[in-house]
Amino acid sequence: MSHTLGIRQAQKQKTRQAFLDAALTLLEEQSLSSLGLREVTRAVGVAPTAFYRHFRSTADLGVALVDEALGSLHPMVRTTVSTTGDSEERITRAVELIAGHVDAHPAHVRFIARERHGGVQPVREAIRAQLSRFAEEVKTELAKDPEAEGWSDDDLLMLAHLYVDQMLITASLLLEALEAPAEERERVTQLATRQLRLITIGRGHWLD
Amino acid sequence: MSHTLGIRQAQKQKTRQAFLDAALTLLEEQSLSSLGLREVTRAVGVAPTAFYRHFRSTADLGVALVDEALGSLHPMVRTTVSTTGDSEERITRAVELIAGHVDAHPAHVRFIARERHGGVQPVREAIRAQLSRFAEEVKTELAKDPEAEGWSDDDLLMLAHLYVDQMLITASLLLEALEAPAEERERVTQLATRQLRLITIGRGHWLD
DNA sequence: AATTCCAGAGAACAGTTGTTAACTGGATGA
DNA sequence: TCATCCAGTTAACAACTGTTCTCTGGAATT
Repeated sequence: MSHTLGIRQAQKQKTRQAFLDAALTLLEEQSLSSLGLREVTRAVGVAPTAFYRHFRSTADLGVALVDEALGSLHPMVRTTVSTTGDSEERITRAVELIAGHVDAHPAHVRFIARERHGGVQPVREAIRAQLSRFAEEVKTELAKDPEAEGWSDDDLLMLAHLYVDQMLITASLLLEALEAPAEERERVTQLATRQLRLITIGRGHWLD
Repeated sequence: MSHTLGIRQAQKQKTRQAFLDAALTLLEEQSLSSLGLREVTRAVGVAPTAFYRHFRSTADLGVALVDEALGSLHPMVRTTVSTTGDSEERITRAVELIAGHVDAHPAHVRFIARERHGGVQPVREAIRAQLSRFAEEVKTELAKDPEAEGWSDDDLLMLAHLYVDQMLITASLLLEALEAPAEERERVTQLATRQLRLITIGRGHWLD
C-alpha cells in the first residue's frame, strides 16, 4: 500500500492541485499561451514566486494538466470499447460515455480540444502522445473482435484513429451545446450516433 | 467592373494586408489570445496607434484572417466534390487538393486548426460559420450524385460534416508532417485515403 | 487654389509581466 | 533538543502591455 505523506508533502500537493484547478478555470476563456504565471498565483491566493516551487513555466503546468485530463481515462475507454453486445448497443454506450464525461469534466475537455492544436509545443506533444495511446488501446480491443479477422494491423490502427478522432469531435460538439436546450443536445447526440454507425457499416464491408 | 482605388485607399489596403501577413507569421508560434497589438505593429514597422485605423482589436484582426484563410476556398471545394469519376478517383483528388493547399498556405491552415477551438469567441464563431457553409456546399454536391437516392436531408448533412471534419484532420496531420521526410508524408496521405475510403464504403451500404 | 479629410506618428498614462535574490517559520530527521 | 530543510513571502528590476490625446503632411474634394 501507499506510504502516508507527511504534513509537508501533503500541503505541497494541495497547493499544486490548487494551481491546476485555478489554471483550468482561467483557461476556459483563453489559451495556454496567454496564461500568465502571476494570473494563476493571484487566483490561487499565493505569491508569484511560489509558482516556481511547482512548475518551471506555464507550459510545464499545461503538460501536467494534460496528464490530469487524459491520464485517468484509459481504463474507461478500454472497457467501453470491449463491451459485449451488438454494434448498435456499443455505439450508444460510447456516445453516452462521452456525454457523461463532458458533463462531469467540461473544463478538461475544453482544455484538450483547445490545446491539441494550440500554441505551446510541449503541450501539443503531450496530447498527441496520449491520443496515440488511446488509438493503440482501441486497436487492441478491436483486434479481439471476430469482425477483425483478415484485417491488417495497419488498417486496424487506421480505424482506431478514426474512432478516436470522432470521439473528440463529438466531445467538442457536446461541449459547445452544454448550455443549450435539451433538444439541441439531443440533436448532437443523434448526429454523433449516426456518424459512428456509418463508420461501423464501412468497417463491416471493408474486406468486400 | 470594379472602380480603381485612389492612392489613399490603395495604401490603406496595403498596410492592412501587411498587418494580416505579420499576424499570420507571429501566430505560427502562439495563439491569437496571446497576440499583442504592439507585437503586430512592431513586425509591420508602424506605430502602435496605426493598428486602430484598421482593426478594433486583435480579435477583430482574427476574424479578418478567418475570411482570408477560408473565404476563397469555397469554389475549390465545390468543384473537387463534384468531380466526375469513380469514388476512388475522387478520394485521391480530394487528398491531393488538401496536400497542395497545406503546402501552399501552411500558416493559414495552422491558424484555422489552432483557433477553431481557441480562446477567442468571435474567431471561433467565424470559423464555425465558414465550416458550416462548407458542409452545406458538400451536402448540395452529394445530393446531385445518383448514390444519394433515398437519403434524407439530415443524413446527407451528417455525411457532409463527416467529410469536412475528416478534411480538417487530414490537413492538420499533413501540416505536422510538412518538414518530415517524404515517406512520413506518404504514410499520412495513405492513412487519410483509407479513412475516406472506409467512410465512402459505409456510405454505399447506408440504406441496406 | 483653398479647404477638408484621414492614415499614421509621437508622447505619455497607469498597469502588467517574468525573474532574481534574500528572507521566514514551521515540519523533518538526527 | 537542535540543526537542517524547503514551501511560501517580500521587495525590487527592467521590460512590456492597451489606450488616450494631440499633431502632421499629403491625398481628396470643392
